[in-house]
Amino acid sequence: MNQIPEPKLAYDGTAADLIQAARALFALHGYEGTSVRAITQRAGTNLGAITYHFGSKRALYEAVISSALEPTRERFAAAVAAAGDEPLDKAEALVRTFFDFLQENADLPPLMAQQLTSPEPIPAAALRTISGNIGMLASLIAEGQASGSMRPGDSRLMALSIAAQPIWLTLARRALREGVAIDQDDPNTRARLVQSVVDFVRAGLAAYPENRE
Amino acid sequence: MNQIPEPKLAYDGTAADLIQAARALFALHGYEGTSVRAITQRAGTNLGAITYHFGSKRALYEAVISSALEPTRERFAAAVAAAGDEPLDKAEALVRTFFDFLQENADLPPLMAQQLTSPEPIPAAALRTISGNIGMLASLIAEGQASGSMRPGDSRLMALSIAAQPIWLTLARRALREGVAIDQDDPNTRARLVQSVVDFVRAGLAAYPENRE
DNA sequence: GGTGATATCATACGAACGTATGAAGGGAGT
DNA sequence: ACTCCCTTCATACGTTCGTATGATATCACC
Repeated sequence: MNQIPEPKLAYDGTAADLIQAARALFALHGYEGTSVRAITQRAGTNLGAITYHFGSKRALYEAVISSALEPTRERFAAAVAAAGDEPLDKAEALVRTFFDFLQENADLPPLMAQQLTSPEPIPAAALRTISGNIGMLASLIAEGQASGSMRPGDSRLMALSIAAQPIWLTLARRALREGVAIDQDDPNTRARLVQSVVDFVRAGLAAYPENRE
Repeated sequence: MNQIPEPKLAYDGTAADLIQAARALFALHGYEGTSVRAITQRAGTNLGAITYHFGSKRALYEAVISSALEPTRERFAAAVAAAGDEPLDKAEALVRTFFDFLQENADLPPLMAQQLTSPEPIPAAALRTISGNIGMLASLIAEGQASGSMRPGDSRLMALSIAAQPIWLTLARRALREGVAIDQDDPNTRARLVQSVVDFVRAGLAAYPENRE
């Protein structure tokens, strides 16, 4: 019998060029602020290409959002697997990996923020990815609580406290540089910021203080 | 001698109506997604009103951003003053007040996120407000470190870890409801979320574990 | 009561928008 | 060689955009 067709998340040729160009422009100028003319021009193709390959500008947008979020899944899973057995170490690995991923995909925080901001429905594929990631972090915390290394509390809510930090601090990058003189473009500063978040998260999760006197 | 004129942050009459209408619409649909026709119609005035009172749509936007952020200053200061002497309690008061303020001004996180997302310069008045608030939280942490109740670490970076949580969790409100089934519109759920962040922040700051066994 | 400043109004203008349409390319299979 | 089918292209259409313009309204003040 027929399956409801999943929207594809991998593209090639002109469609991939469109996704890439659109992703950069949407992140910079938002959905309404980006014209199909700007996208097709940046993708080096014709004005009609979006209509042909995706049907409409909005369908292209949804493909951008879903495909941008999707790679986080395996990236996070790999990070957790590579870390040791101690849940606190896994959490730290997750935080560092999240920071790294957002560094490599600097357009992701703007895209997410815009999507969260707009009244348009969140694409189902994106919702599934978010939910999966939060769930992974939450079950990792539950594991730590079971083993006694993490303090009690609602593991899902604790996961949100953690996830908020890399996203928001990356999103606010420019404001932090201009307003608080914290420049994440400087690798040294950035390393200190990431370390500070890691320390905060470990302290926020741990059942007993680590390395404190 | 002449001062460089500060842009005014309080408005009345038609100008105030325009600010209010624009703020709601910008938060919902973004800058580009909001037309001057929609704003003037919602404000119950004429198409030409924005040009007359602010000169341009963008000037109105900057007035919206600056005036929306400004009230946080005294609100936070009052919250800290009302809390006890213990810095950890002041930090908790700040977190709760931030959540409350964002609840009352639900359009603020979208506005901030859109501004951070866009390549347009951040209005100087907004930058000053942000910087002042982070500075207040940071010096509160430094105070706690000096008195021994908070763990060591860069107080400014720790302040950012804290500030990120209310903002992002409020911004992601819809995604949390649809994707993780955490509905902040339910007062009970919301209280548990706020309490969880408070616990996380206290644990993240404290030099010694509080109420843990 | 007329005069000038301030504010509001209806309307016009050119530019940019998303999408539709149909013609032109370009290989694979016969 | 010819026919499909997929893709790319140039162009046109109707709409909406931000701003400019000039007329009208309101009201304090001499």
